[in-house]
Amino acid sequence: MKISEVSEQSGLSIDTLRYYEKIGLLPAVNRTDSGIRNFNELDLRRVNFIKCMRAAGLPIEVLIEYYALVQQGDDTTEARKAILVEQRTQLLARMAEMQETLDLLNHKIEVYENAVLKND
Amino acid sequence: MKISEVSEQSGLSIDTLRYYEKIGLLPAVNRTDSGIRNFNELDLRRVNFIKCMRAAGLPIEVLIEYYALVQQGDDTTEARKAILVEQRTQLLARMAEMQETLDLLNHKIEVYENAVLKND
DNA sequence: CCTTGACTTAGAGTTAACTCCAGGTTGTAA
DNA sequence: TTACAACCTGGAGTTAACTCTAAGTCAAGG
Repeated sequence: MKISEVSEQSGLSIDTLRYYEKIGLLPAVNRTDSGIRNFNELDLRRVNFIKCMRAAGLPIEVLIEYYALVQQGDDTTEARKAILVEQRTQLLARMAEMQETLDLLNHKIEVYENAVLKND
Repeated sequence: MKISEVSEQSGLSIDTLRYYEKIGLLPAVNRTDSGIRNFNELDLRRVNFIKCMRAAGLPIEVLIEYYALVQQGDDTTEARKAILVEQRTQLLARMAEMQETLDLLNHKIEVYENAVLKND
């Protein structure tokens, strides 16, 4: 699978995919004889997982750390799980903050709808 | 109210408060004769509103635009409301993405808990 | 008065995460 | 076989949002 296809499928730009490989977030992707990237099924799944995590605000650094442990294999499962649990905690905190903002926004909009308030 | 107190109360750094004033997100705050900032109740409310919006990811640029309309006063209410509605839409979209990520994270963690999977 | 800590400014530096560029190679359709 | 689009690399540039620095002024306690 060519990089353009992966880009289209994942919604990440081609530059971003190359960037992710360069910094080690993606493993060195297989190449054709002439040096063109050839993503496999596993690469694709990883790209999509990363896409999802990044969309929720998980830092690249954390994902690199996570995949370093995956790479290491032999019983890093506890450490990996710890990372995921920690990130879930932070994600929940962000979601709670956003819910508060949403409530406030809803309230403000309602006020505008009722045209009660002119300035604020 | 001194900048240090506003900082403490709001959780924004002193530098950030000065930065917000510099770029026009906060209006020119009143000063003592010797030039020291003296935040009033309205400033404080605005700081807290901004803090809340920023925490949910609303761009500074949008908030500046919003307050420019507030400043303008005379029937910019429709435009203001439109901004808030648009930002609410985007916020809901982000929250939905985060919910997806949360689900995936929960699933992964569960897998680790059941120690079914060793690598992924 | 003197020190010390909080305040001021303009402007430079930082960080994360891309995004773009120049200059070169490859694959494919006419 | 010649265009021409898509690929490649290393490295520079961009963006948002701070964060820090230097050099100076101000306020309050001893």
